[in-house]
Amino acid sequence: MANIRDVARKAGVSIATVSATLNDRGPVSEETRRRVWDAVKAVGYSPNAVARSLRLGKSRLIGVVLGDITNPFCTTLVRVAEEAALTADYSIIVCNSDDDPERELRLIDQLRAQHVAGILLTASGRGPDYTRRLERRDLPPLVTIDQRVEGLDRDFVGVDNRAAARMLTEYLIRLGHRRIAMISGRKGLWTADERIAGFRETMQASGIAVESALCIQAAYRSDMAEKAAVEILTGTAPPTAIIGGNNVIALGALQAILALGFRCPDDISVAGIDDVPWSGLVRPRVTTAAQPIADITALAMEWLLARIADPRKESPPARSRVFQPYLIAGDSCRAVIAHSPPAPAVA
Amino acid sequence: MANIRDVARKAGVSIATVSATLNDRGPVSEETRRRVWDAVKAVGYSPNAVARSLRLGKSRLIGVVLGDITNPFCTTLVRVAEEAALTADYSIIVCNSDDDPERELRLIDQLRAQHVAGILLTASGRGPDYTRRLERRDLPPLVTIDQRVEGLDRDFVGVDNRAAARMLTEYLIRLGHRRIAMISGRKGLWTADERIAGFRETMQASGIAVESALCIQAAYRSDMAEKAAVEILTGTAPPTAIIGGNNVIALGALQAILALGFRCPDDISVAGIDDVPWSGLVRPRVTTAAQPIADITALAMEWLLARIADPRKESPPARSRVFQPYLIAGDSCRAVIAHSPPAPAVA
DNA sequence: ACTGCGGCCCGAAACGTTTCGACGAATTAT
DNA sequence: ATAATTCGTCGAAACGTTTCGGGCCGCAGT
Repeated sequence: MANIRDVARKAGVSIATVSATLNDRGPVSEETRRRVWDAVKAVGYSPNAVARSLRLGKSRLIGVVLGDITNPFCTTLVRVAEEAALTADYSIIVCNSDDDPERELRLIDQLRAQHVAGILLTASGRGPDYTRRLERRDLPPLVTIDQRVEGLDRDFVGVDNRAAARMLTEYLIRLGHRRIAMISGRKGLWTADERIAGFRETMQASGIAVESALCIQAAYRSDMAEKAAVEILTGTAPPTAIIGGNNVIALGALQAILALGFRCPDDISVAGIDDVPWSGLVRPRVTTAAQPIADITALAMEWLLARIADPRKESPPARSRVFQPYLIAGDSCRAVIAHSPPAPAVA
Repeated sequence: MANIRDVARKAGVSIATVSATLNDRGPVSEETRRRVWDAVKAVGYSPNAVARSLRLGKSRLIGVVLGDITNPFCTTLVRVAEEAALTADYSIIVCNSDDDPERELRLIDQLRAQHVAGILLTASGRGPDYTRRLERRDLPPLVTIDQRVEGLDRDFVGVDNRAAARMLTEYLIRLGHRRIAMISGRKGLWTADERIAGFRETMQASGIAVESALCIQAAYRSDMAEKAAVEILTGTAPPTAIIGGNNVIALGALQAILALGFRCPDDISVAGIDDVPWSGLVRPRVTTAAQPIADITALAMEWLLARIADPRKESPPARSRVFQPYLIAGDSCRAVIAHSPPAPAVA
């Protein structure tokens, strides 16, 4: 593969001059410039990014570490991130952490070894040890997205998860529901915990006791959710509504409901956080507290790129921006009169 | 960040010895080995992947170039590919080509500049010029997946797209449909063309003429599909069934049908290629010709990794493996008697 | 006419690895 | 006892860039 040296030889100049020409650095005469570019075309030169990275101590790669890339939330995140990266002339490396902090930290180490310019992270861990490992001074600029790490001195962009849960819980309570179940992600996952907290908060504020059997933290996975939902629904006192801590969970729960022969929303109402893919076609259309993923990702990338561009040491202190979720009412929730299951639908 | 030199100094040996120790190359005494490892821990050393890549002329990165990463087909592809890569100690770089050959070739160039070890590609182009640019000798091992390039001397793993289209077309014909429309991806996209061809073939074999107004090549995008479907449905002689060249298209068409106030399958039947995400919840459940994505991807990665591992020049000649699609019958297709729309459902 | 100064270009060092050839010491063969 | 061999280790070159300091030339200022 053609070298910068080959170009220099062909053009009859030094490699320093070639480099200067290619990077528009230093004074190079018009004549020389032309000769260099001709030589570049002639030998089919394209710069070796690896060598450049080594010299510069920086690559033009951005690492994106996600919990689960098959989750629609993550795919649009990736899409937007890649778009933003590309316009700034970066490429992105995508990694799956499976929401496992150990695996996640390993991946981050790998990315650091690759000398990525920055990292976008949905953090899956917590605790002082974990936090310390994300604050290492030898890590590239890193902004956390979606999953916050309390006490971590890094940028964060995400959504008000308690508000999202509160929104749905209030919505259901207003519809007359009292026995409301919630299935969320793994304990220790920030969004999962927050959403559960928002749920409990709201229930308590309304003077409704939360039964522990109806408040489950499993995982952001449809099979887990389905299992949990089946357990709940076949229990002694099934709920009249289920909140999914996640789009995947909501759909899993819905699947369980239908599989058990219940009807939704007639027998059981369902709501979820995060918008659902093809929401227009899933029947019933599930009511969700959606997040502005594109905005969130765009801002996170903006901050990340700014930190990357800034030569000074992490100049601005860690910022954080919390977007508000918004309710998308579907027809998966129905009003409940007293304790009798069937009731008229509600807009 | 700690150097190999730092380790050497700390351990009181040369850097050559450190390197030999870390890579289990050459004879190193047990004593020295221990000292080196201790030093590694002590200074917190982790090797610089960039420098290694430069020296070796190879990185441990695999590039994955996809048409549209938000397409569920692609996400599971990425998932499986990442899994396979990781167990072989590689990471993957994901790029979106938007099914644009120019952009795709640019991305491939970037990946080459990054010295990726190999490339997994859903090829979006065709023609001698395009083919030549994918056959450049200075490209890393490359296997094409899903989208084939006719005449390209590279490995390919995918599915029999004509068979997929044939399968659905025959299915609909057997249900009594005669006026069948098909909406597929962009002209020039291999899968799109093949699927259209399979459709035409089958129609002709059954002695049914294909109206050009009912055979549209738009793009693998839901909005495009929806528009095309609306056009077809509001035309002078709407079809009784629509085949989507893609899961996304099928869902887009379905959305259009419902939006126009038609019912599916009562008024219009729908079928699509590729499995649909959350297929269990989309109502009606759309009948699809699905592909074994995981198997396809796993094989493609196996071949790619084999080529990467093989030091000889592209040793085995280009192989190609075509999987068979399989029908998943939903309830989005209904039998048609003569030309009267409503008819009894069919299992 | 000599100094000073810009403009243009170049040589060489450095980034952090891997690897080849060589070298001293210890062991074995002659 | 000496030569040959092996073992453990090391120095140095190389991968392809970027960049710093300096050199050469011609032109303006004194």
